[in-house]
Amino acid sequence: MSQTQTLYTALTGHLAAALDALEAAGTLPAGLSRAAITVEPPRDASHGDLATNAAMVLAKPAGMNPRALAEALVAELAKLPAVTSAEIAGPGFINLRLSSASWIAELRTLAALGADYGRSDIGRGSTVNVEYVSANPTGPMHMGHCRGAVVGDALAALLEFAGHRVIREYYVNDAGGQVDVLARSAHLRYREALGEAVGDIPEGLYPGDYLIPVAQELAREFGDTFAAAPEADWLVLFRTRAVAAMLVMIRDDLALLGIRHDLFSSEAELQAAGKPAEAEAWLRARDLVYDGVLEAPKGKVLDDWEPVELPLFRSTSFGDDQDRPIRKSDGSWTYFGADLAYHFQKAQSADALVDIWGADHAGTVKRIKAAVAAMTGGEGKPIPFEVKLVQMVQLLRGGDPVKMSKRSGNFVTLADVVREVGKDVVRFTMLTRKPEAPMDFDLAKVVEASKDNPVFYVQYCHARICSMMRKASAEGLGPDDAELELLGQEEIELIKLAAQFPRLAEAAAVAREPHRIAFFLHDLAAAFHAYWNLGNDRPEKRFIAVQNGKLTGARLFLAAQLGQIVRNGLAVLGVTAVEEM
RNA sequence: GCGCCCGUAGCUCAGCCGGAUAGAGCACGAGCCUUCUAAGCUUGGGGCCGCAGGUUCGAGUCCUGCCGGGCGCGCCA
Repeated sequence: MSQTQTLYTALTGHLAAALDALEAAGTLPAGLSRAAITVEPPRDASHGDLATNAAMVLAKPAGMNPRALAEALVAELAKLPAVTSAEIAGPGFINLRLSSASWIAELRTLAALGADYGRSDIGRGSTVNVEYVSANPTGPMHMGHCRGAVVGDALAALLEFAGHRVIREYYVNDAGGQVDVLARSAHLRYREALGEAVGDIPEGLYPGDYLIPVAQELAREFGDTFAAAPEADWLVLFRTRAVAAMLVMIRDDLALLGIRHDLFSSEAELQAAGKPAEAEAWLRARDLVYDGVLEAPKGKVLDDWEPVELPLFRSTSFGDDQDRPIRKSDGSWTYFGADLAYHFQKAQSADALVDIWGADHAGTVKRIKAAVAAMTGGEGKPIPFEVKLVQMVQLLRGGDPVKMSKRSGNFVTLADVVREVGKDVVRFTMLTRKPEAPMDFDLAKVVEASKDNPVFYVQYCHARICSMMRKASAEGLGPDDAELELLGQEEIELIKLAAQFPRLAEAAAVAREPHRIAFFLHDLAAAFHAYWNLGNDRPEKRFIAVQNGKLTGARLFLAAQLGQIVRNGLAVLGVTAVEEM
């Protein structure tokens, strides 16, 4: 255990032990919350390698002077072999400097852990259900779905990396009016396949060509049985077949991005199993659903709006602006009514829920959070549930917007984009911006091979390390950890940056922000490239220094470990670590 | 009218759920390139962190109210 413990984990433990010692000595009152204590590198590296705010955080609840507490803590921390200096600064920070030996030891830890460096158990095996994509099964995936797909998938991997069990789930909206429209659209294509001249696809039906194959299949199987039949005879059959075909397409599209869900949950099956009705009964029994009349919607004039009594969920009791109907006036379930039951079902098999939604659904976050709180908070604390909103992506080419029109079916499909620029470019680029900020995706810029392009920059870092290893190998050289003490200050600085990966991965998982991994990799690549460039003017700083085989071995060992971190980070992001470019 | 998100250097954006003198790239200025891959490198200037209050040892970060932009508002999905 201690041999494979990373430096930050060890120091966090040492700090806790130091605080324990102060408690035992009676210097510090026992039982104070340490939740706000951090150990992290200071922004300004001149302050030291690590800083902790422990004295400032604990001073007030302990009723102590921060500097007096800091002095006591410094006395404890200075005893640690890894700590070469511990100083009090500013309002009560404790700045620590660590020995070169401890950084070199961290490099060995990195090598020992390999692909597991950065992995943690902060999730303690608890299960998180991540629902993402959940695009309507009415056509192929388009770019509007792409960002949420990538963010959700990377988040799922990140949570696994942090020790959670993860269920990757896709909610199939196969019960609403949109799939009836799909069935009618398929029926039209079916008549077309039978030889009928159907002309232009009417307004209100899906115009895309992608329904032609499933319609042809129906024509082969059933002949003209349903050509003139009333809708009631074929609607369910056509809907079922068309939805199934759309899901095959969607899975293929997702596979292009390297995404595979564990579970596809069907809204229709949920309804057939009576889950929404169960939920309604449960909520009615607690007076959380009642029959009431909604006010007319604001800000928009609806000519067909009329007040009518509907079963309403008391979402206002949980912070929503309005109570929300769970069934329509014809008795069928609203999207929300089914979604409520669906989230209750998900909560049965997970310890926490995360939904990744497009920003256009932001208006429904409050009601679903209200519903989850109501349905899972019955016997104590509600299940942790977060909705991550992913903002729009504007598709550009060379700075000009790419025209898209849903109406004509002329949208840019995800498959088109992945085929044009590649999976790795799509995934990495989608993760180089925090998801709640809008993003431009320029088809021309994202494939540029220059340092302005973060995808290229990070992959080039890995490729450059691999290339160097091949070259060294050809000269009979290779990584060697026998004399890592030969590494100088510039190399130690690289280790310091690399050593932040584990705590950064933990923080990213806790915050549910996979993009932090992408930014870290970019920083690491920048540091590596900068170190590499030292060799341009100073040949003695080159990795392969023929005059000193032992030093070369140590530097190659360092480079190999940096490459390992890039691989680990890219693996979380689902991006290939290429070996040459 | 209401809700959510965003507002940080001329531009594109980071900023680790409150920490010390706010960072990176582009663009701009200066100097470098017959290479362990210059697909560049080094270096310099450039900021009332939208505005105004509040919370506290400490605010770009949290709260309130404005301003500006984006996305939404339904018995749709």
